[in-house]
Amino acid sequence: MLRSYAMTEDRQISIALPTIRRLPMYVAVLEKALQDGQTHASSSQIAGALGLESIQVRKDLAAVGVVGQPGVGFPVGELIAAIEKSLGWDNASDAFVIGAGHLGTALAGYRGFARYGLNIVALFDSDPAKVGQTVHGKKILPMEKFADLVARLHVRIAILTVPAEAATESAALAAEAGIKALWNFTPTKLAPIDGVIVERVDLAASLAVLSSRLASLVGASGATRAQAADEPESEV
Amino acid sequence: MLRSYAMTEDRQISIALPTIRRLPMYVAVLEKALQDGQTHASSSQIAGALGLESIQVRKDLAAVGVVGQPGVGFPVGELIAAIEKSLGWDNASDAFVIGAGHLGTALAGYRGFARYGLNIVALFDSDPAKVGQTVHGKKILPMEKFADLVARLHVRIAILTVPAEAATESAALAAEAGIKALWNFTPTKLAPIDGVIVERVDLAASLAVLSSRLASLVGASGATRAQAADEPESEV
DNA sequence: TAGATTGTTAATCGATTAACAATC
DNA sequence: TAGATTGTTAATCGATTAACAATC
Repeated sequence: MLRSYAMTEDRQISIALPTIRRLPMYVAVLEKALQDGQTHASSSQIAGALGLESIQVRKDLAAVGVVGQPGVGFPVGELIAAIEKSLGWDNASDAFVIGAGHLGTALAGYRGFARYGLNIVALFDSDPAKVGQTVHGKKILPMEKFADLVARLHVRIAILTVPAEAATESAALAAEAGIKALWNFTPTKLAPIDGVIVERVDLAASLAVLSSRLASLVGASGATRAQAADEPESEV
Repeated sequence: MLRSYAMTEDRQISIALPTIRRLPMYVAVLEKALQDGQTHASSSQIAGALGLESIQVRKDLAAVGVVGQPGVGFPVGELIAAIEKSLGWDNASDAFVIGAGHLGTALAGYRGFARYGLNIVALFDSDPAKVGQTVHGKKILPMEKFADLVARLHVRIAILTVPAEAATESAALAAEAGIKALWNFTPTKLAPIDGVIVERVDLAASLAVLSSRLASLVGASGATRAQAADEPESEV
């Protein structure tokens, strides 16, 4: 199933995944427009700011359910609200970080998530040396307390930043505790877990795109890294 | 242009972007097979391990240029080598991190990148308080030295982990210095830069998928966060 | 030989893009 | 009214999936 379903008043509408992935960009552009005092923005204006085609913007915004005004454009404020509702960003969700390593603490300290309706409440780690510390005003708690706190605070989202080897076990533990959505930052591709949404940030896939394009660049120009290495080495 | 070109012996072949993004998963599965002593792996075996269809695996592997043996499968070692070559992971590339904040230092400390042919050499930051420090055995250097070191060490890849406001300026500086590929971890969507490949890790897009699916889940079940909030608050 | 699995060719599916009448 | 822009309907494009003959 490649579609996401969202409730809009009475009827349930589905939004294509590529559209959902573009929605945050629209929010960013529309907020800038709002700051500039614009009440309306046209599809071509939005498209221009993002390097897209206006027809794609119109199709995407139609999926969100907002109607524009021919000759005028789309109402900026209404559009932002509609997108945020589609994404579930209209009311904030609490989240726990599992794995208080470098990445986990980096994410816990990122203030930008508030904009996306994500509120990181605490971090969990199985390392006693880390437990008790506070990072960015958030406590690192022992894994033993995870399940209890998920239940007591009704936390639905867990951000997985444990080492690759621990990913499967941590995911099972999170599911057991009642976590509904896992944001997986580990390089481990988790097997599907019943009743749990898993979204993976796949750095290897992203790097694969970057490095393959870079490799093809080198291949096309004829230059190779080996040639560049002819020159004397310098220390940093 | 949505295709990446790679040189394979004489002819230039193009690999579809969705295929490229799946290649790292194949490498992971194939390495496990290699450790188990398998010389060959069938498309259905690989597909099963990743939750894909065997026909998709066969199509992807065909794109990489390796031929399988009917009734037997694909040669594991040869396949790994061919994928790594397609991705440019066969010879390591040096990279600089721009922005020695939490995310930058987290990435600099991630040992898994070595597997992807990525070697982070040093970090750069404009904050004098950070300059001179060493994180994970890598020095934090002043931005002023960036251009010179890119040239002297022939570094082609920069990993951008500066605050959103600094992204555009840092990207321009990197391009000016001769960087060929930017791995952009900031929430800023950069305008195209001539001669520079930009690959973005778009956390907002990823979170949008997660949260919209979570929101639709809530909508479908009828449960809302407001109802859950009826119960007494507990402190962490 | 029989069974398993590949690789090719065709069908399907879904997303993007184009064209243009409707409308502010 | 004239100009701008929407939203709909159709065309295109590319990726996934299906079917099956070829082959080890």
